Amino acid sequence: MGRVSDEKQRLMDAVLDLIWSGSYGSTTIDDICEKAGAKKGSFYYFFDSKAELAAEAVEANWLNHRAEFDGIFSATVPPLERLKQFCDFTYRFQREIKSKYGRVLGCPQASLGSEICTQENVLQKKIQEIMDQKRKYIESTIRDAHAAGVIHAPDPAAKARMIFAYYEGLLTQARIQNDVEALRESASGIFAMLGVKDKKAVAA
Amino acid sequence: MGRVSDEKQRLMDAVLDLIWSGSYGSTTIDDICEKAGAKKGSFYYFFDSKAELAAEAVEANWLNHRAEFDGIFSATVPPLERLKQFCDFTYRFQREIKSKYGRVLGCPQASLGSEICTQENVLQKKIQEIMDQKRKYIESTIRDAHAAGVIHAPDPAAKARMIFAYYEGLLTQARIQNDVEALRESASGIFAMLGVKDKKAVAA
DNA sequence: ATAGTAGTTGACTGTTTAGTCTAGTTTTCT
DNA sequence: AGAAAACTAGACTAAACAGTCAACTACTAT
Repeated sequence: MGRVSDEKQRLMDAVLDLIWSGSYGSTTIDDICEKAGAKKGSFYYFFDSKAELAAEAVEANWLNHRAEFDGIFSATVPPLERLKQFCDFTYRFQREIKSKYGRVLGCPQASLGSEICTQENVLQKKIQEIMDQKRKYIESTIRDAHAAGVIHAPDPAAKARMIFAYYEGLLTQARIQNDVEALRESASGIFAMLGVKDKKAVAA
Repeated sequence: MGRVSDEKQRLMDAVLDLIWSGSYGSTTIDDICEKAGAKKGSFYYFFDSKAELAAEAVEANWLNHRAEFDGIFSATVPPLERLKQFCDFTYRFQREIKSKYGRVLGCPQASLGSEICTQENVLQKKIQEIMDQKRKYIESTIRDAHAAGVIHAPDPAAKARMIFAYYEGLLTQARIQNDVEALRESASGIFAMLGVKDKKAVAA
């Protein structure tokens, strides 16, 4: 009972947008409220602090994106093609962001995580969890590829860490340089790390 | 003429330390002054803003570190061994940082760059310059390795971008997870990207 | 229809912050 | 020694900021 509203959701949308297009530190509670069209009182009705809002927002956002990942990494798709699709998706997504915001914004978890990891413990834990999950998509793909005999990867977890670091590193470079083209090379880099020879076969 | 002091240098040291162990946004001018043992008046005597101080500090710090890089990437060392040494150095360095600060802090340029790139234009330009220079060390090493016939890399610039993204990505992961061990795999990842087979030969 | 619950408002407080300004001090050069 | 340059001190202002509160409004379940 009682009235209902979408103000909580609007606050969560606003904080993500501001952090991603700027930074955590440059985002004030007043900014968030203004962007969400909410008043301070509402903010503190729903959340105790900026960190708590950010943690909830990051979590909710990830749950939304996970559906997309599940599609890309579907077990019905040949493993190496999953990786290719993942790279293509990332490129298209960042391109879209750039045309919308005028900037390449990279990976929200990585920029936020790197910024706050020494200061906001709860938020940092949440981000680490999400990144672990992201990495798992890659890990299971590699395991499948190894099982299918298309690559040699006796330690899928290690290979996944490697590829994930490369993938995130590319996104960070893309953000800093505001250049989406750096992302076009991602698939070929990943395949080089996996020791894939016949790259044309994957694209087909 | 007039008196001399090291307060400018102390301010530059302080700002780097605070940004690296925390973040740009969480570092206030008061914090910087306190850490440097300086007063506000001195700060504004030397610098116009936090961004300007940070830009000068980042630049000066890089000039210091460059000597170390020049040694590691000396043309007298076989190319693949340079890369190995580079990885080893990074691991040792981050280990030392962790024992000093209790945290892995990763790459100062990457975290700062990712945080401020949409907001502080001058600082962002400076960081991009430094990262370009870092990448050049790798690029020329790859060119040498290709010329020596130890790897096949007809496009050294592209390969360098790839390796640099991976290297920076690993450092970011290490910072977020506060885990230096992730960095132990860096050399093997780089060699995988370069298609090096006989990795034992490099280590020797 | 109404009572109770969920959500909203905006003015208010106190603190932190950036940035200024003037009067000082220390050094170097001649 | 004395002038001028280079630097330091710290009190001050104004703005930005986080966080509080009591009164108010809208909804919903019974």
